[in-house]
Parts: sequence; C-alpha cells; structure tokens
Amino acid sequence: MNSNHSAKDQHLCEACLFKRLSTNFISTDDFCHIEKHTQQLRYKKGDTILKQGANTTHLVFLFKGIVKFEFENTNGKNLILTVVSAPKLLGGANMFYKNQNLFSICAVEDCDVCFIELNVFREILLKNSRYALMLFEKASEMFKVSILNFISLAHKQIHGRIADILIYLAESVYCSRRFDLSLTRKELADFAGCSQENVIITLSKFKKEGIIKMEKKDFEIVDYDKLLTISKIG
Amino acid sequence: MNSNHSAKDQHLCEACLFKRLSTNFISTDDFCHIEKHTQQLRYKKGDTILKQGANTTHLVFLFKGIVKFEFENTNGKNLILTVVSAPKLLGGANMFYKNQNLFSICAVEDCDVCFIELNVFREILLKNSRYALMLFEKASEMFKVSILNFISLAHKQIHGRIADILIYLAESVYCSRRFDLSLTRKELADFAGCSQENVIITLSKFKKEGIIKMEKKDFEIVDYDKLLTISKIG
DNA sequence: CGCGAGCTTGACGTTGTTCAACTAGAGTGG
DNA sequence: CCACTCTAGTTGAACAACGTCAAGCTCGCG
Repeated sequence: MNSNHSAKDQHLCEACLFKRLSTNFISTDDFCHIEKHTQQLRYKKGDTILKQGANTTHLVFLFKGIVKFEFENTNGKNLILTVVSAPKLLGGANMFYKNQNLFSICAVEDCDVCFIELNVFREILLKNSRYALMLFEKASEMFKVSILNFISLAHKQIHGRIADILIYLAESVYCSRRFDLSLTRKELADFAGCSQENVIITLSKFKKEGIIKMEKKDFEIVDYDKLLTISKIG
Repeated sequence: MNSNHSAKDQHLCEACLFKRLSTNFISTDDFCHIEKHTQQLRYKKGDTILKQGANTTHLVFLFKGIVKFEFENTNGKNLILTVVSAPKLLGGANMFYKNQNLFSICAVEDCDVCFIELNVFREILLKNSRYALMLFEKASEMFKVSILNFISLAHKQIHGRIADILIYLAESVYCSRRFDLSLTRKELADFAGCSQENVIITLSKFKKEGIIKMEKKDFEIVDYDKLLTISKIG
C-alpha cells in the first residue's frame, strides 16, 4: 500500500471499521483484493478530496476527520449539502451516478482517508449482492439527510434552520452538546443557505436567550429542548 | 394477477417497458416470479399511491400518468420534491431506506401502476447483482433531480425557480414546450417552495414579457432561451 | 507594527409572505 | 331558471424577513 506519509502515520487496516463491516459480508480474500487497490492519504483542513465534475474513479473511506459535501454554483454562491464525520464511507452518493461527482467533498478538519479503486470495488459488489444492498442502504441514508436538509431550507426561517444545524452538528457530527466548531461562519451560512450576517445575528440571539453558550469556535448547547422547539416551529 | 378493474383495462405485461428492461438482466423465469407477485391498480387524480411514514412493502412501477413526490410537513406546509411521468420505477428512493416511506407519492393525473412485492423483488436482486446495480443507478438519478431542485431553491429567487420548474416540466415531464398543466398553482408553489400568490405574479410577468403563453392550464414556452437565461442568473 | 482573515454590528432596500377582497366557473338545490 | 356555495385563480396593500453594503473589531502572523 502506498502513501504520501511515513509508516508510523499509517493506520493499520486491521483496526479499520470498514474492514470489520465488510468482512461480515465478503470473504477475507475479497477484502484483501480491495486492500491491494487502496491508497491511504492525509488531507489538510481546507483541501478538496473529491472535486465536483471530476470522474469518479475511487470510493473514499473517511477514517479520521470531518468533511463537507459542497455544491459549487456558477454564480459563486456555494451550498453545503451536508457535513459528516469519520468513520464513514463517502462517494456512495456519487458512486452510481454516471462516473461524475455531483458535488465536491472537502476537509473541514485534517482527514485521513482511504481511496479504493472503484472498478475493483464494483467487481466485489457484483460477486456479493448482500454486501451491495447493505452499502446502498448506507448511501440512501446519506441522501435522506440531504433531503431533510432541503425540506428544512424550504419551509423554515433562519432561526429554525440554524437550530436544525446546531442539533445536527451536536447529534451526528461531534456527538456531544459541547464542541469546537470546525466550520467558519461563512460555511454555516452556506449550510443554512443564507448570508453570513444572518447566521451571526441568529447565533447571537440564541446566546442572549441562554439557549447556547458560544465563545468564538467553542459551542455548547445549553437548552436543548428550546432548540428542538424552535426547530419544530420553524 | 388481481385488479380492481375489468380485464379490458389491464395492461399486458408483454408490452411493459419494465419487463423489457428487466429481462436484459434477469431470466424470464425470474421475471415471471415477480409478475406473479404483482398487482395492477388504477388511481384517480389526487389519490395517494404511497403514504409518507407507511411501511414500504411494495415497489411501484408507474405505467401511465404523472405523480408528485410530496413531503408533508407537520406545520401544514407541503413540499414537492419532484414530479415524474410514466414510464418510471418508483420507490427506489424509498426502497433501501429502513422500510419507511420518506415521502408520499400522489397522482396528479390518472395513473396506472403495478405494485411489486418488495420481499420477492429483493430475492431477485440478491440473485442478480448487475440488475441491482442498474436499478440503484436509476434511483440515484431520481435523487440527483431532487438535489438540483434543492440547490435551485437555496440560491435562486422566485423567477429563477419558476423558470427552472417550467423548463423541467417541459423537458422531463411533458416532453413538449406546450403542455396542459396537471398541477394547480398551489402545487407549483409547493414545488417552488413559495406562496401561491408569488407563483401567479411571476407567471403573469413571464406572460406579459412574452416568454410564455398561458391560458388557464394551457402553457406554452415561447422564448426558451430567455427562460434559460433567467434560470442561470437566478 | 501592520496586515489580512474571520467575525460582528447597524442602516437600508429588496424580496416575498400574509391578508383581504374580488372574479370566474362548476356543482347543487329550490 | 336563479340563487347559493365551493374551489381555483388573481390582484393589491401592508408588513416582516432577509440580503447587501459599509464600517469597525479582534487576533494571529510575518
């Protein structure tokens, strides 16, 4: 296995969740075959891991770190479809769509990822349909999150959307009500589909009302129930 | 095969596109097995074919008609994720997600559909992974449309969104620049994620400017290029 | 020390919602 | 046949939400 880093930085596949998950469905031999066509890489915060419009040649397993799914618009406005943290298999959403990435995937924290050759992977999928179905379900879950975000965007006003985002980040990304936010205010705006200023105003309001504590990047959800109410009302 | 209609109303599976597509991947025997567990039904305009939140027990092949994918919000506001016309396999989007329909599918025109038992279908998928991959690609395509609609919603103002919708309806639903719209103004609003009044104002504006002709439900796109420009600018 | 990136605030104009009133057509019952 | 009601569509005015612009602030870094 190749890498752009020294051996001591290498994660061992032995410890890998993806391996453990996979070998429930496919043989160790098949997994070894995948492993041989896999490259482990390290990305810095801000790096683009998969580029919108590029050909999809690899599947990506996010071993460590946090990434955003970003759609880059021609008019310069970006939209963040979702944000996910490791461990997670990425590219399922892009995977089956005509070999072209529908959106970019960028590191918002330093990330360790494994690039798996897609043609090798497809071979294995064709041999193991239970494995394929399981991965479809995981990919569908990702779509579901995007669609719920879509719905939030359509029918809630900003404080409802920001509430949604804070809840999502706490629940699904940082897995804690207190977290060190790796997104900028601008990125929060791209996620909420509104202006940076409006994000700031809304967060300040939440802070004044004692719903959250916030000091720069340090966030803590104090009144979780109130946040849920705001999310529901919209 | 059972039906709630007389025999002369029955479509013959022989003529069915779904059969033709499927038998490229699976054996005729396998398809017969699916056929035996399939029920053909007719729905009237306005009927709900699949209900949001209900268990997914069947896959639906839309033989004839037009349907909307609708998300029903707790606050009473609905959102139309997309609108599609026959022939199309529905439920792929719901199919792999935990046996619960994420949204409703409703007839906006009289529809003929076939309900295929999902557990039978899954058996066949497990036996034929090439078939499974192909179907997942089709389901992904559906997601892609929803995501593009999502992006349109996030970053365009109403005339851009209405332009997008008119283009989409002409291109992908009615397959003609002139069409008899089966959606109400309210449904257009749910599709565009705005108020009914705003849809009307925008359509009237397009009419005044000679971009479209419109008489009640009768629509015709006159200046297609201008519509594209409006869509691009937002 | 100065610079730039990220963050914050307020003023102002635009966009879109809500509400209320009105029209046209379709269906109903006397 | 005419009133009645119901629904879909339409219009305008008042108001709220949100984006844009401009200015200033903080902090890390060369």
